[in-house]
Amino acid sequence: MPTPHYGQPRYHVIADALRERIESGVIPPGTLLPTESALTAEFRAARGTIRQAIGLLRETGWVSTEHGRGTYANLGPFGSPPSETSELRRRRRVVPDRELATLFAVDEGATLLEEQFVTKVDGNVREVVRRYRLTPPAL
Amino acid sequence: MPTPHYGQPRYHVIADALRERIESGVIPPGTLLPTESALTAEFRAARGTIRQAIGLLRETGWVSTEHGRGTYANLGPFGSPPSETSELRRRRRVVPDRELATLFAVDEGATLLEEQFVTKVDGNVREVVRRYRLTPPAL
DNA sequence: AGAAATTTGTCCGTATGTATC
DNA sequence: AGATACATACGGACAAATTTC
Repeated sequence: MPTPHYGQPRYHVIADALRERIESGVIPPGTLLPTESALTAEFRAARGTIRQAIGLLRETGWVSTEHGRGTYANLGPFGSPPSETSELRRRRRVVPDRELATLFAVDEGATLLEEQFVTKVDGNVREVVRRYRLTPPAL
Repeated sequence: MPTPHYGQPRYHVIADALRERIESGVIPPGTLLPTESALTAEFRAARGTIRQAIGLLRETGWVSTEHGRGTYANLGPFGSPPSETSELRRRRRVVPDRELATLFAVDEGATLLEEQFVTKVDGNVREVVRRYRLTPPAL
């Protein structure tokens, strides 16, 4: 099989499928997810891909894995055992407001690179950080 | 080559080496890191391992990666570096835009605390960071 | 404008190390 | 000790975004 990833990446799709099973109760909280090899067989995906999907669920608090034991389903994002802080990211090109245009000494028609970091605690947004930089030369 | 990882994992070691270069100025903020293939050659590591190391730096805010372009060195984890590179700051209350209002789950009439950090290098603005929070912990 | 080269993103298959049961 | 499962690492391939010519 080649490597088609037209829409979402494979591991995104797999993560979504697993998340849905947890949400719907097919995989009850506190129970083990299928093993990596089982998921590998079911989704016809490589181990690394399965592990990326599980890693995604772990970062978002849906599961917790224990070394040498397995991966457990949690109650939900930041539901039961896990997480204090999470961090999401987004990047895009934006038109600077007057202040930014002045600081960077560019026209207001120019574009800046904006990165946004969202820090959550127990599922609540604690702070949002927006970083602005000049778009690297040549554009 | 086998896969020894006795002490620290290789991607930890590589990440540390790269972070050291950023901190010491060998790789100045805003400039590109060597390409993945260059790092592959230098560290004699597989590309996946290099990408793991870079991913570590990205999670901790040391670098930012752009598809098809490269990986840029940042100043450090967010606004952290109280470095000699001058840094101004300003504090004020602002009305959240729609996105911020949604993230913080507040009305658009509410006010958020905005802190602005301006980092200059050689007198030129390198980056502007704006942090938004609900309640100031210690104003 | 368009094609080629460069660079990061994703995926595959495999092998070995390490921790737990 | 053996079985199971996660962690790390290798190498190769194709896809997508960007830059360069």
